Amino acid sequence: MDLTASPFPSPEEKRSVRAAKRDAVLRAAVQMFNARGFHQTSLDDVAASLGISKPTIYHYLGNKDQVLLECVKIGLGQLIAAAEDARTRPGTGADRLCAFLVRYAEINMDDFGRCVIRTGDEALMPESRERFRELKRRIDTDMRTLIIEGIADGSLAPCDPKLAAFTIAGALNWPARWHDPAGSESPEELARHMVDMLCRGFQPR
Amino acid sequence: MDLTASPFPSPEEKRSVRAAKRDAVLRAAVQMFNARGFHQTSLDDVAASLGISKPTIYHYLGNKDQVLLECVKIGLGQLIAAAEDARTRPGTGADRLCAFLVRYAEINMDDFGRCVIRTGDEALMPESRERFRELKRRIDTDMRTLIIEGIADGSLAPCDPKLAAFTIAGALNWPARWHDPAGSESPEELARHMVDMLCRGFQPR
DNA sequence: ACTATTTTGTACTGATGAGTAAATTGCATG
DNA sequence: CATGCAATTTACTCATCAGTACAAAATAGT
Repeated sequence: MDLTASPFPSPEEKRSVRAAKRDAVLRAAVQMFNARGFHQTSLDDVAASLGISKPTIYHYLGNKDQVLLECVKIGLGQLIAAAEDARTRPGTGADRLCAFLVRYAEINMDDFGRCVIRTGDEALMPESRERFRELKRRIDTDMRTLIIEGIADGSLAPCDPKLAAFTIAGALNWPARWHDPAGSESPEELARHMVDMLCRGFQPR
Repeated sequence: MDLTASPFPSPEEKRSVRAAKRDAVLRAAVQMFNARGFHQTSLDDVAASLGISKPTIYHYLGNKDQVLLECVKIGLGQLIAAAEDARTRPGTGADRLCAFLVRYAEINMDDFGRCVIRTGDEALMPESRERFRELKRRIDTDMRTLIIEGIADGSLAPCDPKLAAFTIAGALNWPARWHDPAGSESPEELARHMVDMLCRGFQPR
């Protein structure tokens, strides 16, 4: 706890304290979802891991579906930010795509990104599922756009952008399943290495 | 129904009838698991889809965990068979690897293969999970072996076999999530196309 | 101090669904 | 015919867990 803080919080601080608590709930939840799976995790478990009780979670988040939705929204938000960032970079289309992909892979090894990949949309309720799909579509569109630009400027080999996007995404999503965050391999290196492989291909040149 | 069959089945026939019923249960189950997710599918639902009752399922399979385990075992069996088949082929290491990969991708768009990918091991009970992991490890080993052989004979570019296997597997697993079996794209073509992309890479040559 | 609002906890409800007990039918065989 | 086994059903039990009602602190505003 921060002992330098005034015991008389301003409205501003209060809002941020509330937000911090909400975030703490989401972080605890996402870690448990990733470790044990959404359906194997009860909100009682999540609450217990924070030393609070279930209704407190319901005070900050409406229901379990929303807890999951917020988690994946954070992950997807990071991905969308990465796409925005890549879009405004200098260099060839291939350069921009690779920059995006490295970041994309890194995010997928992070708490919220992992949750995005590991969450099958069947887990969400219909409206949340629609929102989830919508955001994922957006990432996919962004990735395809970068591919198309790369092909256009000749920095990428011509190919079907849709299939290329699925192939690349699949390869870079998979670490969400196998990468051990506690392991020795750094996500950054891993991400770079994988993107490199995808660019070069497996045939000798 | 087959009206030419004798109404006095031999022990042989009886065994095969029993096996056929068991298979029908597994097929109905796997399709529902794939469509709605394991946890969203009750065995009552599966039974209803076959016009039978839940205890009948329990007559053929011990419990829900085993139903899922049998499903993934079938999918993994197909993959292992594909690896065996590829291993005994003529051609370079790259040829054998590609043959395996195409088949691998196809299987992942099929009922039982899709289930293998979509099933997080958290869904299974500890012992089944161990069995599941063991079989998946075997596929991984086989894939790595093919990669190593390809590098050895110069038909593949040198690379880290472990990372290559994860990258390739990720790319070819992903269709289990996005490919629509009812859609117009044929799994065979798709598989070939994806493997081709992975071999060539995205950089122009 | 007094009231309203926010935060948090205790103790419930209610639904869902895995798994089972026991009865039923059919067939096979001594 | 009696006995036993396989297949199948109806009608349960029982545990889990999402979600809620309501009370009790804490906090803020007046």
